[in-house]
Amino acid sequence: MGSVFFHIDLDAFFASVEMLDHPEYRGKPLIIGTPGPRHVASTCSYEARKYGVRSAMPMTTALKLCPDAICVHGRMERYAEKSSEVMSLIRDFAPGFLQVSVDEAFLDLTGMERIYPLPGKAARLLKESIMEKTGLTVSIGVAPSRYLAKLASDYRKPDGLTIIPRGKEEVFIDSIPLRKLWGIGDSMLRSLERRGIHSAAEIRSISMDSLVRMFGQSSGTFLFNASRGIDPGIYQGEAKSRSISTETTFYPDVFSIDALESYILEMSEEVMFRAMEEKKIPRTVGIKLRYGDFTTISAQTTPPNGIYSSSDVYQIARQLLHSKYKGQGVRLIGVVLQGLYDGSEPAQTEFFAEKEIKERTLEKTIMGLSKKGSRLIRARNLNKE
DNA sequence: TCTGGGGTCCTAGGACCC
DNA sequence: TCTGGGGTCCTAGGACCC
Repeated sequence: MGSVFFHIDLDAFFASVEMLDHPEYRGKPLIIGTPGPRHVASTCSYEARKYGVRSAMPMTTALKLCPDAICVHGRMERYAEKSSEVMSLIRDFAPGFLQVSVDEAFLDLTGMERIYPLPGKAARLLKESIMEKTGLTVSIGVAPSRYLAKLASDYRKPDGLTIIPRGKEEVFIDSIPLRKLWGIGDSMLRSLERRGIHSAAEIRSISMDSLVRMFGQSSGTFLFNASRGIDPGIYQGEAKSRSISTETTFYPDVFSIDALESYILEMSEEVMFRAMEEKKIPRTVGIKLRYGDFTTISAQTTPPNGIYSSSDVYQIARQLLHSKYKGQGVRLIGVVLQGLYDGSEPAQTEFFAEKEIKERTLEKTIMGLSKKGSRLIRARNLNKE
């Protein structure tokens, strides 16, 4: 017996939760997102999709396509709550549970023939249980690899069930457009087309050596495997936190370096607070700047003496800002913490360890108290704009 | 169409060490 | 003295995903 994987995908998740909580939205075009320039649609209901509205689409475009759409702000806490309800049902259904985002998870049913002799029947059972206990609809893909299961769950939506039997892997891959393959974005698609490659079958006709020569080691082997439905090994990671970031887009552009500094101060506190909540210490602080013409630059530094407080973060971020900023209008600014390591490890700077721990404990207390205050600072800054 | 916010991984060059 | 090779860390930018 070969392997059997499920990929479970919540349908139009944010929009579906809103419809659950607000029956008056049901059957109507609904967009999760703020109207106005420099905003995008986060999710939309299937009714809105009929008008061509899509995720990540600028709100101005979305509302041109569907002027009567209802727009609501995302309520992340509520979605997280609903997500964990669904995820715990999935986790209890079979072993090999792997959550990959707020609205997606894998199950590994390999070797479960005794309990679920027919994977399709098992998938239907899971769908029914999720609907009954949470009121939400999911689409499930069943396939011999995680990669194919993921593609299969997208094949028929909403409330879909697609099974790819062993031996039909390439038939399935060939039935969907290349752009739908996970890992192939606009850039890769153009690059393939430039070489006259328009289908997975054409990729398969090229040797591994040639693919690696054309696209490099990583992309070459990815294309070789993905075009055959072989898991290219995307979901191996145990999802440990490697970076923590925050960013914000302005409208209109901001020209004042003082204003940018006050944003960076607030953002430094926020990311460091989140790092401490996760008991992580960063090695590197970075900033991101996007100018009015959308050119984006980043800068980062890894200080030799370590980063132990939000004021450390702010000092570095501020220096990076001053070294890069040349007076252009800024559309976006962001602060990122990278190279996170476990705060309980003494790391290489044990010389400072005791002092650091005291500083961090103190800071955690202070920042816990000032979390609400921080929001007020943000509101004040917005009013200034 | 005029492009969010939060992430991960890859590449390529330079520094530095052995 | 005119010049190896491998490993690792750092920086900047880019592709991709939800």
